[in-house]
Amino acid sequence: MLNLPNRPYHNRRDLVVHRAGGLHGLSAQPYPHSAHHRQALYGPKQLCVHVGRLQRLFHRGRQRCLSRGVTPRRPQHNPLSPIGASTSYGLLSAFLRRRRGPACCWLSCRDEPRPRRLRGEERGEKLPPDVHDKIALYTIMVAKYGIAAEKVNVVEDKMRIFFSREYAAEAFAEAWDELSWLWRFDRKQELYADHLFKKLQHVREYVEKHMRIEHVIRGAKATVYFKDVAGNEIAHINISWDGKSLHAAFGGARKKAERLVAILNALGADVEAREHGGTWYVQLYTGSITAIRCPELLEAVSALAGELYKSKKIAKEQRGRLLREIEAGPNVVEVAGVELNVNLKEEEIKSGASKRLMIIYEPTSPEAFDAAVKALKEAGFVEGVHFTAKKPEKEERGFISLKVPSGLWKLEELRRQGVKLAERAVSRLEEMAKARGFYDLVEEHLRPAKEVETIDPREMVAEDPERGVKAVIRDVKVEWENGRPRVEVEYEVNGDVKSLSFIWGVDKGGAVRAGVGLNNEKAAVFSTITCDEKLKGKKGVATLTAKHIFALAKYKGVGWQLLRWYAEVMNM
DNA sequence: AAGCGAGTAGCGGGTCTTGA
DNA sequence: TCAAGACCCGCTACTCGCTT
Repeated sequence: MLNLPNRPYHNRRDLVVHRAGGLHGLSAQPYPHSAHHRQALYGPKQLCVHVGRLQRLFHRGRQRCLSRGVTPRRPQHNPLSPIGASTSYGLLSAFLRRRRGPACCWLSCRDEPRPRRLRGEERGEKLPPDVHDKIALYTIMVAKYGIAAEKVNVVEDKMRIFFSREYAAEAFAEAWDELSWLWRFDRKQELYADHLFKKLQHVREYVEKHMRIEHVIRGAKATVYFKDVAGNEIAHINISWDGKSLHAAFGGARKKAERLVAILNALGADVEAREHGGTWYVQLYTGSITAIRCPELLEAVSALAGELYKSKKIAKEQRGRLLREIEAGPNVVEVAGVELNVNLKEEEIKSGASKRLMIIYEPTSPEAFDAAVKALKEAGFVEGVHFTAKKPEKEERGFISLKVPSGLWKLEELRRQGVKLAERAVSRLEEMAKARGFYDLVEEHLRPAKEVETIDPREMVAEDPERGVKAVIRDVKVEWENGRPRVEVEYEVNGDVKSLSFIWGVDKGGAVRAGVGLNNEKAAVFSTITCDEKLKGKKGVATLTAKHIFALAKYKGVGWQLLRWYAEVMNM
């Protein structure tokens, strides 16, 4: 049981939590004070916690404890911690029922773990789903660390959690290191191992399960309704064919438009409500519609496509393209929070057609550009090696493009290291490529990285029966000389252990190459480890090029080093 | 404001040659 | 025996205009 001092209101400190779009804002970075800077750091829809203020608060709390000779101690049992799923649902339902506005909900911290709402229950207006799960998250968060939240206040899109000042300072002073470490770690690994995050997931599921999505087709228009469990309409949107593409639109009161936006965004869209002549509009085009990976909605779209075809509004190919688009989903790969578009470029060249990948993001504002570059760099990508970027300036447009293939290799390398974001990005890319029919291309670019360090070269046998050579590979190693890799191959012939080595370099044209002197024996060894039959039986100097690097990269112990070096020097 | 696809300069991979 | 220059031409990175 927790005894809270009954403090007057002016002693409380509020923690301002801005409307959230993710968990990213909760790192220990200083809180940017200008709204402009804040947007640049977190993006317009991301979560932003008043961290600087929080830190000062903790610091003061810690100082105060120390000056009093009190060691801050871990809070003892708190009836709200760990908060149960039912409690968060209870909280949610209290919030769901409460009116938007300055009315507030009180959380009981004394006698019972259940929240008790004091006001605003019966007014019947609902919060957008993307707001109440964040409230639940923060309630859970403060409860987990034993800090009693006295009041939660939601006004428009700003949420505030009120704490008892001293109590919060003391408790957070102790928990801060762990908390910030945890968040930084989670952000890197995307491991939401902490039960806090699991609960958030539960809350999301709860929201998803309790929203019904239905559609009605009227002529060449489909209306999608979002309903609650009781069947009351929460929001709707009309989808129509504007002659060229699908167009989903809603126009009406601001609150309705905002609620629709909240629902669509919770379903994975990225839309905003805009005002035009007093009416608020929500508009989406084909790409954004199919980006919402919600089966009921996509079903409505494909039903509409069928209807349009029947009434001869669209041709057969158009319907096919539309259905494929629905099937394939968005062409966006998220790498370290940066959404990159993947496009296929086909072109005619002398020797036939060529297909290639373009993975590019074109931010318009310099701030969005900086934030994206920073995120990529933090994830381990090197500018100039794995991605190229140009900052947008005045008239000039900027871009960030993931290099093919070196950027993809880096992604694969991170994936092998078990970095979750890379794992997801690679599988998303493959999934998308399969759905859009260019998997062969993606596979081709990823193959060198996927094959890296998969083969143990030891005990491989190099044979050239024509010239009577038989050698057994003992080891393949890489040594560095002035930043250049020297590959050493140890092999055994008739019981003698011999070795040969060659150094890789870059010529003026920018190509990688290595020269190696051969005799029958060495040629056999080389043609085996590089899988290049042409080298067999060759005498004199053989020039090794990029394809030989890829062959060598398959061997354990040398692969990543060689591939990394190759990617670096290839992109000077 | 961002996405998409087409156009294009020039970089870099491959190969042959030359130099030490 | 190893390293590096020369040169060709396909392909990539970047640009641009139009679309969403």
